[in-house]
Amino acid sequence: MTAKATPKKRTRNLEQTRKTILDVAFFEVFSRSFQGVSIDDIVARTKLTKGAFYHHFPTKLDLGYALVEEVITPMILDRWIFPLEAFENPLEGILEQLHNLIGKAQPEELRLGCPLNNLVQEMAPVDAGFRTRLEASLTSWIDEMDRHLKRGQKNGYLREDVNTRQVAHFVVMSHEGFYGMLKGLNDPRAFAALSSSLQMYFTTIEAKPTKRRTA
Amino acid sequence: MTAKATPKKRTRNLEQTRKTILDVAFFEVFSRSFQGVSIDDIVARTKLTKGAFYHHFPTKLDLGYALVEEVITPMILDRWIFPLEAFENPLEGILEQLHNLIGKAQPEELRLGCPLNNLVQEMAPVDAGFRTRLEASLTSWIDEMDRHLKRGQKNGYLREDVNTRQVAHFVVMSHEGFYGMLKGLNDPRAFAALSSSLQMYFTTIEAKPTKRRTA
DNA sequence: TGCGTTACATACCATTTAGTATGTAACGCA
DNA sequence: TGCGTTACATACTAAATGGTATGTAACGCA
Repeated sequence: MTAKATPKKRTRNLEQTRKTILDVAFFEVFSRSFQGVSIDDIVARTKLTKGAFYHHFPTKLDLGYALVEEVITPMILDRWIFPLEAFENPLEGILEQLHNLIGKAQPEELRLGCPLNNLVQEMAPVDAGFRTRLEASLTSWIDEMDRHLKRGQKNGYLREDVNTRQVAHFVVMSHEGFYGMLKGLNDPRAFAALSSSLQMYFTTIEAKPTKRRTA
Repeated sequence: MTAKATPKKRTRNLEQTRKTILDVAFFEVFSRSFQGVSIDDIVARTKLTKGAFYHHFPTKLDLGYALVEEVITPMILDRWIFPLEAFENPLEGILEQLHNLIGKAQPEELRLGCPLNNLVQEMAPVDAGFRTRLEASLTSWIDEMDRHLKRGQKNGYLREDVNTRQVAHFVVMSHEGFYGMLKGLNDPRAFAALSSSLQMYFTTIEAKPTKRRTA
């Protein structure tokens, strides 16, 4: 019953509230686009009010920027990059993650597309602030994948003459293309097209005919 | 000076006006998104008025539908499919069109993305009417490309065991992924990544090591 | 424990926007 | 050449939306 045991029981909590707004905003923006969701929508779902919102974010655009930097970019790296560290052969890791994050996903999850790609399509041409932040996000995704590919190249999994940055660029491009297509084309064969095609492509850049898809 | 010589000099012309609206709307929507452009914007650029607009289109959504069906889909087929008919080897034709329509294009043209892809990303999750029409557009793009691939397969340019529909799906996916990436990532190396990667991929599905990229 | 600060609540505003009601003049046909 | 039809113009509305002005009570520190 003492207050000291529950320091989180405060009725006002700056960090927590900000996080709540970002979380709700992420899902709303993810499913209904940035311009398609209103501040009123967000505050309604947070059980907060407009006053709270504008205490945390000076404008709606600033909320969008925070979404890119604090929610989406970490999520991308968390889902697509960090897991690669467990693989000796990054090409194997990429295909494995493809199956984990797309192949095994429910159609409903996929139909909303990729949070990063969605914002790129919608906001990059419209607002310079978004553009720079989205570009940074995409760049770090590609750069980090390139890092892993270079590691694989050094360890003999990729041919020496392969431009790893180009490969990383193409792989990310394929991912985004896939997610983008899913939003318009409800075709369950899409994943097979992506997966098998990327697998074929990888055979042209790997150092030797290793057997892949272990387990 | 006779009126009979110039039957187009009418001050009212149903078809012409409709075409004008569609043309202006296409460019506005292409550069500023569907939800981002208002009816007032469009009528201002057409030198027409709201009355004219609503005489032609019952709602804004109907304008969007017409854009997909009457402007964008024909444009896609015109740019990416019809030119393939001049090629014995469709794989060669696809790479050639890639160079013609992307490689030689000005960066400003590309930065706006692909009109079809833009609408897919923005409107497919939001409106069912858009969804069905955009899906039909994507499907016909893939189907038509598949048709050419099958022709190439029959003529000995693709391996017999290749799933041509899957290839078509992947190629379109790469196109859209490329256009999508361009909107967020102002990287001139993007085209090289797409072009060379697709070229590598094609070597894994072609029937025999033919020399490609003639002239 | 009182008091200044701040994390939020409430009420309101200006603008934008899709859509409508209604008017008018250009057109084609008798 | 008169007249009904229609291709468009003008003027307006209701709702949604980003943002603001201002109030209040929870918090932490003296």
